[in-house]
Amino acid sequence: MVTTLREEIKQTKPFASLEQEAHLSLVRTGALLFDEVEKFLKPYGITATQYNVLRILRGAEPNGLCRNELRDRMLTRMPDMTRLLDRLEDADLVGRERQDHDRRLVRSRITSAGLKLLADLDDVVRAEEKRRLSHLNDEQLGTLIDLLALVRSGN
Amino acid sequence: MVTTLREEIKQTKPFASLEQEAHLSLVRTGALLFDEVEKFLKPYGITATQYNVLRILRGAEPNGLCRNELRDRMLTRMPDMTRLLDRLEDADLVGRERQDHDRRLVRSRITSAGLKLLADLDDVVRAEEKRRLSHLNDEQLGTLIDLLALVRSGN
DNA sequence: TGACAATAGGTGTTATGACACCTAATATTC
DNA sequence: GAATATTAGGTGTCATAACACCTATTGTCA
Repeated sequence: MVTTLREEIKQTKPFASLEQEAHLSLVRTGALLFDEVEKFLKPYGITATQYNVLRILRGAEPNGLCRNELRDRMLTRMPDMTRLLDRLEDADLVGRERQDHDRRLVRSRITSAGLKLLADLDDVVRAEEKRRLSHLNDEQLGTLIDLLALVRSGN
Repeated sequence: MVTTLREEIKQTKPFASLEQEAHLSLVRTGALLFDEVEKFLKPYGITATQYNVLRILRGAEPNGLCRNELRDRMLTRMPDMTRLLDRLEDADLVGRERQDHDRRLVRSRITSAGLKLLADLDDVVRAEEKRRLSHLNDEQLGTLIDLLALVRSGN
């Protein structure tokens, strides 16, 4: 059953504007999906943010990326990339190596253990993503994707 | 200019499925808007989550709400409502009072200082919400709202 | 080439989020 | 009505996020 946001958050008054309703709906829906991913990944010992980093680094193989490049590709804002990478390094999922040609740069690369973890997760994550949105048809998904891009395009 | 998610996060490979693209777009867009609200509210000394609590409590006047009712109405998940309310109480924006008829319950109510803060924020927040989504017309906003409700309806 | 700005990364510290567990009050059941 | 379960709220503790600041390296330009 499709319920309105007002019902979900038991709000008694109508929204002030369509823009407000869209805004709050977006924040709620995004957070809901993010939480579900967190919950799904918990048994595997990584957070959704860490998973995001690992996927980016897998895509950047075999060169890896330095901290700021990585930060710019993150799905969500992550101001403290250094310690996020520290934790992934502690877990042996990421390796870091200072560059010779510019000694300010530290390149991060996913390790073989990191690749193995992602490989183990690939099928289940993909299935979960499809399952979670399986009640939308392709046209609806396409429309949603386009509208979200339009929302983000506004500065 | 409307850019695709792939361009934004500099992803080289195509998405595995429409569902994946929609999923990631949703998480990114929601987080982006949430961050913008945080940034907007910072000069006023409250976080987006605290602002959400205050608005809920204003809507619940003059009775207030107990912790769990409040938690159920939050836009985003908040497991540690107790200490969130502690902070709002320290800032004198919320008051708490144990109930006599059921001494397990503690009713939280927004204070006059809290109401004043919200009153100061109402116009600017509403304007900001409208401005942020002003590049979507009413039909697009309506479609977006409906699609987001549909997304959330899937368990 | 020396001064200064810019860039990359890291650290100290505080605030907040997350999770497990605890206590008090009330409801339920026999 | 005593034992037990349930509910509401709080606390201890740790992990993470946020923010300001620091250091090292490189680039720029008079």
